[in-house]
Amino acid sequence: MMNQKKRMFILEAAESLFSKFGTGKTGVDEIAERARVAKGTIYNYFGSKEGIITGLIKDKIHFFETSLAEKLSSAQDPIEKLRVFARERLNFMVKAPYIKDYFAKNSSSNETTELIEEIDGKGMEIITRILSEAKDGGRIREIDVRKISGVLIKALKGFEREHVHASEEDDAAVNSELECFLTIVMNGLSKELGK
Amino acid sequence: MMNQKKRMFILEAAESLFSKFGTGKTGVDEIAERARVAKGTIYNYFGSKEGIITGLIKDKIHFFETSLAEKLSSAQDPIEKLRVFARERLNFMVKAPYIKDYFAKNSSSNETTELIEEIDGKGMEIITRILSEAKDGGRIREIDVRKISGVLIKALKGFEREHVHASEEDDAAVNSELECFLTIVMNGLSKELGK
Amino acid sequence: MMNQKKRMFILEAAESLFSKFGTGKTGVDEIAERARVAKGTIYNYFGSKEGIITGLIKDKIHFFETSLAEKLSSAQDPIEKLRVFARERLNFMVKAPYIKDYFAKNSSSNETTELIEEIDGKGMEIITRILSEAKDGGRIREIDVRKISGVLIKALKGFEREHVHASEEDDAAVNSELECFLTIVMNGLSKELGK
Amino acid sequence: MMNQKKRMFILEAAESLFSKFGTGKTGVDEIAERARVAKGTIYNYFGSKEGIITGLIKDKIHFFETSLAEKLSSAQDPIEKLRVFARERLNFMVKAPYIKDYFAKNSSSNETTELIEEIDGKGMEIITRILSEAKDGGRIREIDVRKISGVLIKALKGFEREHVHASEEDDAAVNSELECFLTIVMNGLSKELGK
DNA sequence: AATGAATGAGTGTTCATTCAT
DNA sequence: GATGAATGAACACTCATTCAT
Repeated sequence: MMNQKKRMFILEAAESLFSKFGTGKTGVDEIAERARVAKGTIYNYFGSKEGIITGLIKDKIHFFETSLAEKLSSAQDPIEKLRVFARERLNFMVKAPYIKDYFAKNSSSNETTELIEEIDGKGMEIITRILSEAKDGGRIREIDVRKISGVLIKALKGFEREHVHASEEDDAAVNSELECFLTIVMNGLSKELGK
Repeated sequence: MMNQKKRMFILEAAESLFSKFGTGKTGVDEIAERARVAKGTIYNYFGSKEGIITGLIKDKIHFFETSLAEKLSSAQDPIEKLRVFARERLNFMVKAPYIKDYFAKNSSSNETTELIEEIDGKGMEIITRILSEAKDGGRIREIDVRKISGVLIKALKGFEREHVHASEEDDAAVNSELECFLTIVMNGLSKELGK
Repeated sequence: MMNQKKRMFILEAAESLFSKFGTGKTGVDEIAERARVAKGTIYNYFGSKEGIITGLIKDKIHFFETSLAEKLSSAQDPIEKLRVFARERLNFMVKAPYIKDYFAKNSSSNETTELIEEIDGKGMEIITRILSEAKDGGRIREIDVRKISGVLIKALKGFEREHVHASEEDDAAVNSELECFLTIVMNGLSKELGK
Repeated sequence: MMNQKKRMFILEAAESLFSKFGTGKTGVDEIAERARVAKGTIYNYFGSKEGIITGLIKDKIHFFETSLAEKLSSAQDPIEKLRVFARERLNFMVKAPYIKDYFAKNSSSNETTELIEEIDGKGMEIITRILSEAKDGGRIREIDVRKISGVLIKALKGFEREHVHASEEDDAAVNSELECFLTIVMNGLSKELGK
């Protein structure tokens, strides 16, 4: 219903502005202007400014999940899978800084909480699956897989922030740090070592 | 300069309100009212709303550093020191949620970037010192200490967010996860294991 | 011209919504939805929102006049006729609160003024006829029938307002007051009394 | 507190615009412009658009009551008093058409209902007192004074409406009709006549 | 230095009307 | 004729900042 192309125009305009200025400092007027669309049209499609934001985020999450699943399926080693997941998630979050932005502003709202839980929950499931696989394959010690998943998800988040306007060098640096982090963690989880 | 007591009143009012409602939803009027001070006075002391926020954050960081140094000095084991650092930093960030709040909203501003770098830089120095000590003591493998410090600082950040209005149980859970995380990392860094 | 049935659907939807929410708080979209008709169609039939309102009011007035004429013809006594007229008009206005609503909001518009004059003018004619009959029959003193008609029409209006969502008790109370009022007026007009 | 003169400027600007265009079609911006005051100032004084309206109406009612009391005290005859009351109230309502305007728009709101009850309640008290006096003085028959008061208040309302932009001739005409009405009613209430 | 009234640019949202299909 | 997506002017309200006292 309505025009899917126009919907995309609006979302693209919104994304570009949100990325540059944040959701708070971007006005609906500006989105309308950039999308070459009347302000009312935006309200026809999304109902409210919050509607634009959550619509955009949902779209992005959906796309991310699809593309992630694909990439994960072509990685065979569990360690490689973890690496893929971490890298892709990091990339996603860095390229969609408005997500953090929005979550920070609305940490009490319901819709927001649901979205966070959706993202993190799915992330945890993926990590859990990977770790289980690794455990079954004898790559890591016997551990409380669910707990470790929560720990990893949290730690990975730490790499996401900042660098909204990161240069490519910055990106490379963070990726290298991520690599280093994963190595340490896999070391820490590897079989032979006791606590 | 001016009245230090009044400055503190304002900062205390601001902190209490920022913690409850976030910096965005707290107005200068409300701060003035709670501090029993005229709005103009706040501008005399801090120049702008952003001035209040950064002033508050700087104060908090200063206090945190002092108190952290003290606690660190009474821990002998480097592992224990790392634990202390992580726990204290986590605690600090959870109790001053407006810091993240402010950083999320202004990730492009200059003053903000400087503040982040100040905080993280000092954190890195501390970790670097701890890791060097551990390396010298033979507790961990030969590593690029600076790089690992950057990695750890980032990973620790991931535990900070969420739970602005966390219950005590939540706090306990996060602390337990943090403990778990540190164990894994220390494992991963321990001498005997090569990659 | 066009489809009379569709016209009625629209008018019925409008009436029901206007009665519940007033003309100001009822949107054309809502009317369209309730009438199961496209918004554009409404504009084809009525040209504007004001067009819907005046169209509806005109229809209602027409219907009221027909039904009133019938009821008047079956009342023989002029006093009874006056009573019937007053009661019916009151009822009509209470059941079509959007009429007052519209008049109050647009008291300067031209179309509105015409409508008021149309309604009141016809009412005056009726009262004039009744009073003339009463005068000829010797029921009331010699008077300036036209002037008194204007006076009565105005006074009757005072009973109309309020109680948009009146309970039945309220209705009964107002009717009793109306009765009382008519008695006083008929007394005041009765032959034997001089001023 | 604040500046009473400025408050009056705003109220005067609002009144003049409300009278001409109605409360609905007058924007706060226009009021601010006419009062040569910033929009924010209006909100400092009145808090909301509704605040302006009710503030204005309350002021007007207060002034009306004071001036009415004075005029009533200088009329000795109860009939004269009734005449004074009716004339003054009519005048007041005609000169403050925004009152009706506002009541029509908000017939369900609480504040509005209270205001109406305040006005009408005080009107009824006054009429009741006048009628009691008249009854005691033998000028009118034994009657249910309270009920008749309600009847009269309602009937008088009928004369109030319309004529927002009334010419002086219109005013004169309405006043003459009012006179006529009062005569009839006093006739109708006079002692000798039974029903 | 302290006050708090005044300011006005900025914001999200509504809704009658238009018009291409 | 019928449709409903598109339009954009209008609107009430907020709040960081200024400045006369």
